[in-house]
Amino acid sequence: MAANILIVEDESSILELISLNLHQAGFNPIRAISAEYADNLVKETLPDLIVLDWMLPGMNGIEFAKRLRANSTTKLIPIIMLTAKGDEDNKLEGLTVGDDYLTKPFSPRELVARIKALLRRRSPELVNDPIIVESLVLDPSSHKVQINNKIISIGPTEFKILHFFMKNSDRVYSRNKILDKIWGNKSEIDDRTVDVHIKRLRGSLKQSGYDKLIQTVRGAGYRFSKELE
Amino acid sequence: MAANILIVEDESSILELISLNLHQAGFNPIRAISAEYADNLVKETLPDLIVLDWMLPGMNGIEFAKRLRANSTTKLIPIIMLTAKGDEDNKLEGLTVGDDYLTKPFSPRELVARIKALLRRRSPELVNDPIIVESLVLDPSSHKVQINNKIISIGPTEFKILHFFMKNSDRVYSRNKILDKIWGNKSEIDDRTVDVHIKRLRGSLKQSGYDKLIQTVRGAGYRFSKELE
DNA sequence: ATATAAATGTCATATAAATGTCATATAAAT
DNA sequence: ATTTATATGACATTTATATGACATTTATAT
Repeated sequence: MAANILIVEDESSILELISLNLHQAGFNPIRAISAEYADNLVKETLPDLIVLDWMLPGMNGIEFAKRLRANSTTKLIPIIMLTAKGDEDNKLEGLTVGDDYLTKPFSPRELVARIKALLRRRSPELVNDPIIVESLVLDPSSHKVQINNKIISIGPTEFKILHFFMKNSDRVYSRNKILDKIWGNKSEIDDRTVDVHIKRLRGSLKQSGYDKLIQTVRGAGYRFSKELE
Repeated sequence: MAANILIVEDESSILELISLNLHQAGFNPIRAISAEYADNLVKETLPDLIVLDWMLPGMNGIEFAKRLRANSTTKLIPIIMLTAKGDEDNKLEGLTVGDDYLTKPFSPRELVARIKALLRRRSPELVNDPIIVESLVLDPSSHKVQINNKIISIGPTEFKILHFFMKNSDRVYSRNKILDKIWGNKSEIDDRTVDVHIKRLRGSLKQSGYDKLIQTVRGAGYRFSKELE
C-alpha cells in the first residue's frame, strides 16, 4: 500500500510537478494549495509525510509546521520543508521545525530521495527498497535485477512482471489480472502474450534456477513463490 | 471477488483519499457524499461494509446508521464510524451504533486494517483466508494445499472440490449437487465422474491419512468431516 | 534523420496435464 | 446369495501451457 504524501504548495505548476513525480515514484500525492486547506485535510486523515512550502499565502509553512508539532496526533509526521534560495538564514529554523529541507529550485529526484530516506526511518515498508529473495535482488529505483551479485539483463515488461510478482508473492494471478496490472486495464492484448513474457522471464532466471520461483498454476494463472511444490 | 465498501463522507478530497487507499488494498470502493445519496446506493448495491462519517450535512451519520440497523436487509452490514476528535462523549454512542469507530484524524492504513478485521469477523468468505483443518491447509489466494507444511500437488478440479468441501464441511452433498457446484449447473456430465475425482482427491491426501476426511455416504453422496464414523 | 538494436505481440506447433468414460473389482445392504 | 452402490485402473480425448519463429513496433545510438 502506497504512502500518502501531503504536498502543501501555492504555486500550482510546482504542486503538479511534485505530485506527478511522487506518483511516478509510487506514492499517493495529496495536494493542498494553502496551509489552511492542508490543516483541514490533516484534521481528517493523517498523511505519512508532508512536503511543505516555506512561503505560503495566509498561514506560512513554518507556522503550520509548528502547529503540527504541537498536536500529539500529528507531531510525529515527517515534514520536508521547501525553502526559497534567498532564505539561507532561515534554513536553520526550517531544519529545526521540519525533519529535512530542500532549497528551490530542487530536482524532483532529490525530493523523492529525501522522502524515501525519511519514510524509511519511520515506516520502512512504504519505501521502494530493493526486494530480496535469497540471492535474487530486484532494485526498483535502479531498475536492476541481480542474481548472486551479478546483474542479469531483462526486458522492461519482464522487469515489471518480476517486480509485481516479488511485491505480491504467494498469490495466484490470472493472465487477465496480470494484463491489467502490467499493461493497464485498457489493454486489448491477447491472454497468451502473458505466457510468452513469463517464458522470457523464466529464461532470464534460468541460469540460476530461480525460474522455479515463477510457478504455473494450471487453470488459474501464475504465482511467484519461494515454496516449491 | 472484492468486497464492496461504501464510503459516506461529505468532504470530497477525503472521500477520494479513502477511496484510493481502499482500492489499493484490493477493495471496491463506492462513494457517497451524503447519507441521502448513500441510502439509495445501499439499496442498489448492498455493500459488504460501510465507512460512515459522523458529521454529515442533512441526515447525520448516526441517524443513517440507525436507519440501516432498523432495516432487516441492511441491519447486518458492518459499519465503521468516523468521529471528530472533540466528540469524545459521543464515542460510546458511535460504538454502540456502529461496529467500530475511528477518531479523526486517522491514518488510511489504520482504516484498512480495521476494515479487514471487521470483514474477517462478519463475512469470512470475502477474505479468502486459508482454511485449516488440523495440519491440512488450503490457501485459496495462493492456490496451494499443504499438509504438515509440505505442499501437495493437486489438479484444478480436485482443488475446487476440496475447497468446496472445506468451506462446507460436515454436510453430505449428492453427486449432482457437487456437479452443480463444481462444474456449473449446465453440466451434462455423468454422476460417476464425481467418484473418479473423489478418488483422485483421496489419492492426493492419502499419504497423510487425510483421505479419511472425505467420507462416502452410501446412497447420499460425499461428506467432508473431521469426525470419523 | 537514419541506422541499429531491442522489445513486443501474435501465431503455429509441441508438449504436458487434466478430463471424462468405461469396464471391472470391491464392498455394503438386503 | 443376490442385488446395489461405490472404488479403481486404464485409456482416448480434450484442454492448457510452453516454446520457437517472425513481422512489427519502439527505443537508442550515430
